[in-house]
Amino acid sequence: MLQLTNIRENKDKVLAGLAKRNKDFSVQIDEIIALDDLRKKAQQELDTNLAEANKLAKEIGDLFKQGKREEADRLKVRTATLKESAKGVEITLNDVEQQLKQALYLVPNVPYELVVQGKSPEENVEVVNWGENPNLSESKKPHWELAEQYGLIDFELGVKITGAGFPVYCGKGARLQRALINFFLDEAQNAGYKEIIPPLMVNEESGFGTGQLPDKEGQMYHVGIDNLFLIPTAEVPVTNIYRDTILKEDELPIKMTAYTPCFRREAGSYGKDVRGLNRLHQFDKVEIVQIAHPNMSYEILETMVEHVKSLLQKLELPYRILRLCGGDMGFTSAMTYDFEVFSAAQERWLEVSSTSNFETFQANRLKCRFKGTDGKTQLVHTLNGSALALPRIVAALLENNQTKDGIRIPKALVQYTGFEIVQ
RNA sequence: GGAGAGAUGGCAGAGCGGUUGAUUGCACCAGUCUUGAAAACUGGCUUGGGUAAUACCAACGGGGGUUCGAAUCCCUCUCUCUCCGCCA
Repeated sequence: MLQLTNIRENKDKVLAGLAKRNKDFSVQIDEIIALDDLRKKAQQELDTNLAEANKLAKEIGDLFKQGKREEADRLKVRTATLKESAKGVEITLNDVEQQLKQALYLVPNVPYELVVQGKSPEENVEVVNWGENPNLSESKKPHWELAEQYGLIDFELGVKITGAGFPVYCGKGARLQRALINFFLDEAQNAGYKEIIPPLMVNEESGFGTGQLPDKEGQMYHVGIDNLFLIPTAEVPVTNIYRDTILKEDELPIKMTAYTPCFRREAGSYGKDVRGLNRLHQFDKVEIVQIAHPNMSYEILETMVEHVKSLLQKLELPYRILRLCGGDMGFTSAMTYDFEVFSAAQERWLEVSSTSNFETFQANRLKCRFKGTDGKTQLVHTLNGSALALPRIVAALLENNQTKDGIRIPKALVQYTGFEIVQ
C-alpha cells in the first residue's frame, strides 16, 4: 500500500513511476486524494464536535459536584444534539475511510528508477547470463520422464492421494529434495540469515500484511472452518513476524531464512506450463527475507542477488538474471530480479527465484517501522527472495545432468545427498 | 470439548464512573557530578489523526451498548492462564 503523504506530496513522480507498469493511474490517484480530503474534513468536523462534548461533560461534572442539578440538566440537553450530529459524521467518516482503503489497495507499488517501462516479459532486461548450456544427446529426455525412469518422483501416486500438482518424492528423489533444502539453508546461514520455522497457516491479518489479501485469496488454499490460509510462500509468515512493530535503527538489517512447503491453487494454469515439476500446488522453497533501513535497501538487494547467484553457480546450473520491466513486475514490488535456469531438455527458461525490494509498500500495511537515532519513526523497507525454489531446480538438474550412465549430482551437493550419481 | 480466572505503556504492576493518556518500579535516552565508569540527582520517555507550529481528537485486547461523562458498568468476539477431558 502506498503512503498517502507520498501520493499527496509527490503526485507527479508517483504517476510517472506507475506509468512504467503500462497503465494510467491518474484517475485512481485523483480519487484517492479527493477521498483523503473528504476524510480530513469529516475528521475535523468530528473532532470539534467531540471537543465541545468533552468540554460540556466536564462542566456538567463540576456542576454536579457543586450541587447545581438544574443547570447541569440544562447542559445535558445540549449534549444530546451534539451526540446526534456526531453520530452522522462518524458514519460518513467510517464510510470514507473504508473507500479510501479500498482505493489504496488497488494501486500497485511505484517501480524504482532502474525499472524500465514495458508490458510483457519480452521487455525484461537481461543483466547477467552465466554458464554454458550442456550438449545433450539426441536422446535427451525431459525431467518427468527421467523422474519416472529412475523412480525419483511419482506424479500418478500424488494424483491418487491428493490430486494433480502434488507429487510424491521417493527414495533418492526424496533424498535429493532434503539435500537441496539443507544445502540452501546452510548457505543462507553462512550468509548471516537467521533460520526460522514458521507456521504453515496464517490468519487473515497476516494475509493483508504482505498483500495476498484482499485480492489474491483465490490463489491460496483456505481452511474455512478456522478461517486460516495455507501459506503460498514463507514470505508471508516470516515478514509478518514484524507486523505492528517499531524497531530500533541499530537492529537493522534483520536477515531471516526459512524453509517451508508452499501451497498455491494456481487457478487458471494449463498446458506445458504445468507439466511435471514446472508448476505445482505444493512445492518446497527456501526463502530469504530482510527488513532494511530505507537508505540501504538497494544495496541489500544486490547482496541478495549475489547470494542467489552463488547458489546456482555451486549447483553448476546455467542461468540468466532479468530485471523485470514495469508491466511484468508483481503488484507489491518496486524492483524485481528473476532468476531463470535453462532447461536443456525442454529448451526453455524456468524461473527459479524472484528477488525483490518492496520498499515501504509492505511495511506500510504491516506497520513495520523503526525509530531513528533522531527519534523519528519511519517505515522500513522489506525485501525477499527465493533461495531457492526446489522443483525447477530439480527439473534442471535432472535434465542438464543426464548421461547415459545416470544423473550426475553436482559436487557441492554430494555431501548432502550421499551419492554422486542417480542410476 | 467443559468449568473458572484474566487481558492496562518496552517489561512489571496500580487504577474510586468525573483534570487518569493513565500512580509506581524496572528498562531506555539526555544532563549534572566524576579523569572515566558506577551510584546518586535532574529531566525526558506510547501510538495514530490533525496543524506552519500550537490547539484539538482518538486509542487501556477487538467490536457494540449504557451514561452528560467509561480503563472503570453491560453484551459479544478473540486470545492467555488454571483445572477437567482427549491426544501426537
